[in-house]
Amino acid sequence: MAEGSVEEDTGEMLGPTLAPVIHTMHTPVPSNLSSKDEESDCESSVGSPEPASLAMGADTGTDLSMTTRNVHQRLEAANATEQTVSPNSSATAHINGTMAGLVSLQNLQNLASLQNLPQVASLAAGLSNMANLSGNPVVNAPLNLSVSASATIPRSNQLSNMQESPGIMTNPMNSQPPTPNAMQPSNPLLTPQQPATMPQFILASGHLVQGIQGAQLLIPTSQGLATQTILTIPVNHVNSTDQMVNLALNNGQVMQTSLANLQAMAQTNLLNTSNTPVPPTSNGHLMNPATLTHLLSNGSAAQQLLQTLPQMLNNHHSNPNPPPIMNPLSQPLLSTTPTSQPGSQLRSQRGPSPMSNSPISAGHMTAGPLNPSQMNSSHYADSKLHNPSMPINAPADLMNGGRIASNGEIHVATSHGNSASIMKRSPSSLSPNCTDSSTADLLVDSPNQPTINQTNSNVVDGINLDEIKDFAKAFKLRRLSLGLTQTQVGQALSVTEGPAYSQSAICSALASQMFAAAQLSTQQQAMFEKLDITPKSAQKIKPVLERWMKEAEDSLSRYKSGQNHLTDFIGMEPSKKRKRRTSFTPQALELLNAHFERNTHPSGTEITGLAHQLGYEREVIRIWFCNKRQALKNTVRMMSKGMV
Amino acid sequence: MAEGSVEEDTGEMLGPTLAPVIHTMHTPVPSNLSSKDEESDCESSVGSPEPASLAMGADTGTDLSMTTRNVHQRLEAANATEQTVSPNSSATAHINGTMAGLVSLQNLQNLASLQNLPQVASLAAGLSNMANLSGNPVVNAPLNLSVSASATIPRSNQLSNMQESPGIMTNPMNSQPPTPNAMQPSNPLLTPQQPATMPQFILASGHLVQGIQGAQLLIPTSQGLATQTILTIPVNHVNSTDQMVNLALNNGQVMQTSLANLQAMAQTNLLNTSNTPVPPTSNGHLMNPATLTHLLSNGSAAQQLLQTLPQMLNNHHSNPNPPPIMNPLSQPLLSTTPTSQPGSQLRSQRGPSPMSNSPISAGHMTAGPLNPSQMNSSHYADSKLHNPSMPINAPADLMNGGRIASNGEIHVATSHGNSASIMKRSPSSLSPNCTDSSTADLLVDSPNQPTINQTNSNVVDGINLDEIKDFAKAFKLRRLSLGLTQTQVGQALSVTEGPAYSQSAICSALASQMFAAAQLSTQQQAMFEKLDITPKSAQKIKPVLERWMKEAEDSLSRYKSGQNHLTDFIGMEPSKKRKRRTSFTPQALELLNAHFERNTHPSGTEITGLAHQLGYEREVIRIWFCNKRQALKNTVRMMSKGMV
DNA sequence: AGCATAAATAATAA
DNA sequence: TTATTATTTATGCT
Repeated sequence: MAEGSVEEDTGEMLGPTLAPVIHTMHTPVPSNLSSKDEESDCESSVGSPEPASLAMGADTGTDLSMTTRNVHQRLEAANATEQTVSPNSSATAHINGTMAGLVSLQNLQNLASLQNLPQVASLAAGLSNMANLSGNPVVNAPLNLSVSASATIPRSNQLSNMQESPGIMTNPMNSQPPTPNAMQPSNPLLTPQQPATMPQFILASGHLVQGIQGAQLLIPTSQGLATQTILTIPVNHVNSTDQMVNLALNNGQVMQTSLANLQAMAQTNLLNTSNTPVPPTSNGHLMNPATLTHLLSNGSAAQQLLQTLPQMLNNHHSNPNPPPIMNPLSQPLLSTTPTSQPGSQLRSQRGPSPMSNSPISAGHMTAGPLNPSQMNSSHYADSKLHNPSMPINAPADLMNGGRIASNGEIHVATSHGNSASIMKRSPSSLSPNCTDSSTADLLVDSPNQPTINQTNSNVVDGINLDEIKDFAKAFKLRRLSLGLTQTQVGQALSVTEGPAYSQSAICSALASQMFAAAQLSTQQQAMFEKLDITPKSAQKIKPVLERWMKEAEDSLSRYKSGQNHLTDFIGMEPSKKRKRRTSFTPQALELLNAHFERNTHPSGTEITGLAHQLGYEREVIRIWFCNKRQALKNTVRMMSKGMV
Repeated sequence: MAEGSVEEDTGEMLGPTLAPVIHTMHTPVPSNLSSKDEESDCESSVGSPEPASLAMGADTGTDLSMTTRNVHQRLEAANATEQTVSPNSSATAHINGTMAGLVSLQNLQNLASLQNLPQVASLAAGLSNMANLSGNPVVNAPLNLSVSASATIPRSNQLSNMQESPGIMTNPMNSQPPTPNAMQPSNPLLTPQQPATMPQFILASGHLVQGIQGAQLLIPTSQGLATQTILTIPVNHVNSTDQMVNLALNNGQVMQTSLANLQAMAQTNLLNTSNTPVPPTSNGHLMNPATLTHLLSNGSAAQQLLQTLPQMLNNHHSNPNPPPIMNPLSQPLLSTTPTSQPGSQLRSQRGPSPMSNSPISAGHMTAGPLNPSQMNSSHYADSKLHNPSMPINAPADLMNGGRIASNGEIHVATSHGNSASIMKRSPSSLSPNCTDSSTADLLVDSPNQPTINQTNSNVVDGINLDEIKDFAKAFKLRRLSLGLTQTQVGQALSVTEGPAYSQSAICSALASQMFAAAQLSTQQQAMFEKLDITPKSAQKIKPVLERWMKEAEDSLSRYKSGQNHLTDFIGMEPSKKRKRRTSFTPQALELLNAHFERNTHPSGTEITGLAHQLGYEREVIRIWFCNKRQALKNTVRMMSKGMV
């Protein structure tokens, strides 16, 4: 992404300046939503709004589609200040988690697709609201998707997160008129502090927590391509323009309702589930990554997972160091930025040696991060992150620098010595206090800032590398456990945080670096120094990712605990799921094969031409060639090896 | 490739003139390699030359890659005169088939990748040598990639194909100093006769057989576009500059050795495999296409296939008409042109009706050669081709016209009545004597000669059509079995034979013709008449194609037998457009990462050094660093954000 | 029930 | 930032 570009600049610039604004946003009770309950979310609605800022990412634009995944965007902790964080947060988190779980995949996709569409953005916002709602007391009650058109029901504070009409951003807290551009691509950097961007609000939701998670609805927006955009629809009722949305049920059915209805529903749910403080224990926990992954991978596994999670979570609790682990999101917000350094150092100190131990293997690993074995090993990270015992939020703190010192995540990073041995680590290895480096003020850095050393010596001093490595690992594990794809995460982040988070970026940032770090071990510092990256930038990213991840996870867990399987409604599979397998006619295949023989790598123009000629979508044709090449390659490979 | 450019001109001009030269090349025992064993390649090198005429198609130039397909191109029977076809051919074919199968995909890819790197080319060459070696008696022995630097070992004649250092083209046979430009894009047409161009030598290898086939090396020549040219590298040892090449083992490891070593290895292998006449039955046979396809489709199936084939082959032998079937290539050369008519007519006579029966289906078939059903049906062709009963080689003969009448292959083409009903035909349907038309003298015809009728009435008189059709089918099947695309074949041929063999030429000549023929049935003549190809051209091309294919197959079989998976080495596609994505070996990555850790911004000198050391292009290395830095930056960025 | 392959994700070269 | 390559998943058919 354009790094510094707009986002960073604004972020940095605004950071301080905007802070006040943000405050405003947060503080106000949502006009539409009454922010009554708080507990679940303590995060209450974050006023995140500012569509523009939220839009950030602009759209990378591609959409994702697919599987079961939950993604929560939780950019920055930003301003928690005004809001009161309640202990209940755990419950909230719980709910959110659940919800998120349901929603995720599709949500992400939706988000991605939405990017370009303002409406989508709003939807996303709305969804996030719903998610937030889940955090409310009445959590346990299953959400009824049956829509009844109660536009707004401010039962709980959680409702504070409003769904905004596409064009309209309404932050319950924030009375400011929403900017229609929630999705704007141009606003890459949404610093939490920036008042205007939607993402921020969402972040703000940091404490809102439910934000995205609520029930995510997939709203297919067809944009350029035959894309289906999935949106998570926020519970809020909005001031808003009531829009019709399609809800994709997991059963494959699609419902259409207005946003208002959805919001109402969401609210209702919130009340049911959120109001009654869900036992924290059940909420915030993470499942064993391995398990999760497993479950997630299988569509049907979801159910099992949900049922299983609680236990798993409990078990995790019992794990050593549970309390220390903080919710990344909340933590940072709560307490603080500065603290991070110490933590980071801790890691870094450890990190180097472990890393160095298996540089080569690590390198190989990088190639195949997803290996089951690897995944499993990574769980430790997850467990750490989700430690239930942690106080969830510190809304007030969020308002500080505008950036939440994310934190929990730090855990992950922190806890492990060198993440290099992802597979190797055990949960017990977690470091109780993981105050990581992340503390640095997010807003502070500007793009292209000087060396890492400057900002945080620790970062440079190998510590960062380790952290990075650990973080990358943990992040990946968590991501996977949620069933999210890089693309989804990227899209989600782009929506909330701005366009900088592309699939590639995430991949390279996490995977590549991870490995690099592993390999570098001690020389890390040198690397960093040479790198263009400013420490601040690095610091900023991590918290964002962690926050986001945590939210997603919390949502999932909540959802689960709630037992309400919104799943059906929610996006688990949202709308589209997998594209229907195309069946090519013999004639079409004939032509395609002829082309393929002539040219295995047709140009875009050629592909388009073929698509048009044959009456298939361009993408279908493109993929056909991809697969054909792959098949040829495989064939050759086999031939060469085995035949005779 | 640049077609005409240097090569063509020379080619054509030289054609007649050079002929002697070529002979020379062929006849002489490879300086490096001793052309002792012959058996594997009875086909000896065919001298086919006249690139220009052959070229026909010019090059469409795109590449393809993909799946399982067998395509036999069997253009024209052209000249069988000089060469003696030995019955053994079947055995040879068998072997070839196997080898070919193994190599294809990867080969193609490798080639593609190699394009830019001279070294690669050399590797490819080395590989081809290796592959070639497999054809040798001691075939069964697994090839040891472990390189020992024996530069040249002329044990067997087969070795005649020298590996040439990238820049150097050395034909074993040909004492002439190799031209350094083996890879040169500009030398598209390398007529066999042309002394200077590598390709020609390679062709010359025709009788060398191993030449191209041995191991096919893809020599990526980047031309205008980011084209990768695939070259089959001849086994020969060369005068050559010894170059270092990286061998990618299937196990993922990469070896680096000099070409000389590779050659030596190849030779050794040849000796092992080739020297001891492998029982023809096991060697030359083809598997039932259906079976093959099946096996191929499944990666694991390969092994089974290998084991199964022998039996299959044997069974085929028992099939009716086994003996008659001749290797298309060798046949023409060997015995004769004229004879072809009868055979062809037989087929044609039958053919039409069968063809007409299912024109449409045939059409479909063409489109999806890979379809299992189709593949299955096609087996007849293979079985025919590989008739085990045939005497495998006529080493001595090879030296003759310089072209080996390869042999077994003819079977395929000839044996079947109309190949049109590929699916329908049963082995029994094979016609016993298939003397094809191919005999005509390759050198003779000039491009754009008038109708087929003119040159050879017989050719015209349906006979040729049948043959062509059969040949086309057989060739296609074989081509597909190797996983090669027409483009690839064209590129490979352009390198070895000169620029005349464009994908389109091949396509039109083979595939198109084939299909057309099938559909035309009776109207075949009309089709042919309409074709741009002159009978002579067709005749010329056919042998060339057969030779090439045989070599490729032999290489593959050898390779396979050797167990050495050259695959990795071989490249694949050409295309232009974007440069082909480079695939770094783990070793290379290790080294690169080590450097990166040390210095993220290596100097130009360092980059050059690394490139040289690793055998990649400098630019590739440079870019790697760019990407690596970017990845690191991204990582850091993300970390920073997400971190606590 | 298994296979062929379209669709989708992850990694990474260009 | 794009696009291509590798892998993986899972659908549609037989």
